[in-house]
Amino acid sequence: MFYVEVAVNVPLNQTFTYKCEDDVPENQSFGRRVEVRFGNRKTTAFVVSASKDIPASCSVPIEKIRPITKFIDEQPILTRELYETAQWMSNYYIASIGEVIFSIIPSGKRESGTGGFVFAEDIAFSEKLELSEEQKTAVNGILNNADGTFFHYLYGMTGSGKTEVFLSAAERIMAKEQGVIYLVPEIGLTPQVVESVIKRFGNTAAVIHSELTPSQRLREWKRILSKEARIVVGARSAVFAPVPNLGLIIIDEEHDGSYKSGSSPRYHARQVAMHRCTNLQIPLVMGSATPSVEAYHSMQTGTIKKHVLTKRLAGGSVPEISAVNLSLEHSGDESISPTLFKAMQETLSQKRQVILFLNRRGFTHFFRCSTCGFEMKCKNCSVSMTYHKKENRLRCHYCGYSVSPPHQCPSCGSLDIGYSGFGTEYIENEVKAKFPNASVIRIDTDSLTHKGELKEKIDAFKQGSYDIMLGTQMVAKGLNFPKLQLVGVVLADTTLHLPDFRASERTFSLITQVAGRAGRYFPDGKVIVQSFSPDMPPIDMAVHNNTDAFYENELQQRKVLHFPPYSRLLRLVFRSAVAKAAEQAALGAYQILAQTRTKDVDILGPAECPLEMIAKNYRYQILLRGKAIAPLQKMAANLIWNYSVQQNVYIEVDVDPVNML
DNA sequence: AGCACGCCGACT
DNA sequence: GTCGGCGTGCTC
Repeated sequence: MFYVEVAVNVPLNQTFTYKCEDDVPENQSFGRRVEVRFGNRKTTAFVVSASKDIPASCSVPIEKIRPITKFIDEQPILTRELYETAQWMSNYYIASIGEVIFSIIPSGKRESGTGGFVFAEDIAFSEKLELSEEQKTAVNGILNNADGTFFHYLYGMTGSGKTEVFLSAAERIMAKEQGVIYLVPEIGLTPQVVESVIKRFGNTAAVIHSELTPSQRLREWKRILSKEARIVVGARSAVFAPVPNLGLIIIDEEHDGSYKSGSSPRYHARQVAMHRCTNLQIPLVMGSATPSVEAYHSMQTGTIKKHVLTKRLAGGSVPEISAVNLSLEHSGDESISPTLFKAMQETLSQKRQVILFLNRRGFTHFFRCSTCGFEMKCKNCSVSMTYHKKENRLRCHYCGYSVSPPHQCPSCGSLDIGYSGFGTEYIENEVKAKFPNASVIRIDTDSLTHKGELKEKIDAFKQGSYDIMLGTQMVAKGLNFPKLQLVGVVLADTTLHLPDFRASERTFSLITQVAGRAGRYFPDGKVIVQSFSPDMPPIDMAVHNNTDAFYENELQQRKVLHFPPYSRLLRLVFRSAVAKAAEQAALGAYQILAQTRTKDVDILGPAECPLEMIAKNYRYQILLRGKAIAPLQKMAANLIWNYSVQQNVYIEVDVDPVNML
């Protein structure tokens, strides 16, 4: 008989002591899941330590220690290395150890027979491309850590051959019998990368999609543990892949916001990767044409070693990119300027394809009173509602609530009401009217009904079944369409006006990414960016490809305003269906924070969040800002683990927040 | 987070 | 007289 400490999926930052009376050896219990009676229910727990004696941390009398009901796994599914990472995450992101462990390990009870990835024997292995001198230098630089640098960045425009550098580096690591993790933003949208990894590494690859069921995930997890799969491709959560003898982590499109988790623990895959790589003393290589401002700054200070790819490889050229000033060219409620219209006509007459790209948020077709300025907002959330012509209803993009559009202003009674801004549906009608002979496909979250539809639509467009594609941000990632010639960004300045200090960065990276990709697969690609303020730095610099100038300018702004990377942030959100309760919880939290505040820490707020209500929840926030992150974490941890609020109030902790809305 | 215990209002 | 609201407290 021996005692074990187990982690349970509850928001309590502690482990619980149980006794094991099975004939399981004490040294073979770590990392295995067990079933335990916890309170009056039974639940799953992870064994995180075992010993003959009662652990000192156990504050309960011996007779209250219960036995483990049973072991679920024959073999451990949590490794020592990942447990250490989980402990680090628990401290860094201020989440309980149980929550962290349960969020990183697949929840499948038993593994399913059919895996997510099936290796087809008829598949042709890709030919290895001969690397350019620049690429060879980059591969060598990444793998040579003689100078003690483990963080690397492959910085170069789209089409400069980053993927091939990643694959070559991976291959060399695998040749040493080590494993690799290859992170991509959203697996469905980067089929090229997934395909090339599968072609190159065959069934030694594991692909973790978002569409895998929990049991399929568990199966992939075990394939990785058993070394059957040694290179793992996947989105954010793949950073936790339990690769034995891990030798390299790759983060493609490092700037992408999807690497930050939107729910607790709100981890950033880049941060987790940095931790694992430092621990294991192995290289981490990130890559993008538009690094996050933080990463760019780290390259300047030397924390991250920069490797530049300057040459566009065969088949790609810099697309012709130009801006249209809508203040001069805008007429009525039309969203397609004469310049864009003409370019579309030309492209279509050559039997080539067009993509019109729009931003969703704040740029949709919303109801507005021309007399008093009243805007129709969702009664559950605080966002403007979007008009959907097909169903003739106004719909909220956060919670899905809908109403039929009023005939007069609900506020002042005026009949002079209308819809301003242009959403995908609206543009679809305008395009159909202007190009009656062209076939149009629209891709946005609303128009997708079943799983896999996105891929089907993208494939259909690739095959040439459509002339024009209309889409939101989601189509910006995979623009490798051989017949594509023209990309139109319908209104570039919409993301710019969001109340978020990263608005400029996002706008810049969006335009640059779209432009870079457009020119990649066809030499005569053309990009037209429409904007009411084309002279604003992020738009102007993206259009003129002044990448470094943009970062210099942006860093200067951040420095003046004390925002990251010149400061660190920690955000606390207090939400409740009862406005007063949320506000009071925030005020109470402020009192505690003010008492525990250390010098060099600013407490901003409490204030309403920019989106003051989401899904019927009122939201207040407090921002902690300081030079270093540790003092902020200490204050927040003290608050989270000791401050009890009414049970209808929820506190969200976001360390290094990316989304400030 | 769950889940029970516990103490006050509207129903058979 | 009971069903059920959600405040408070605990989980080895």
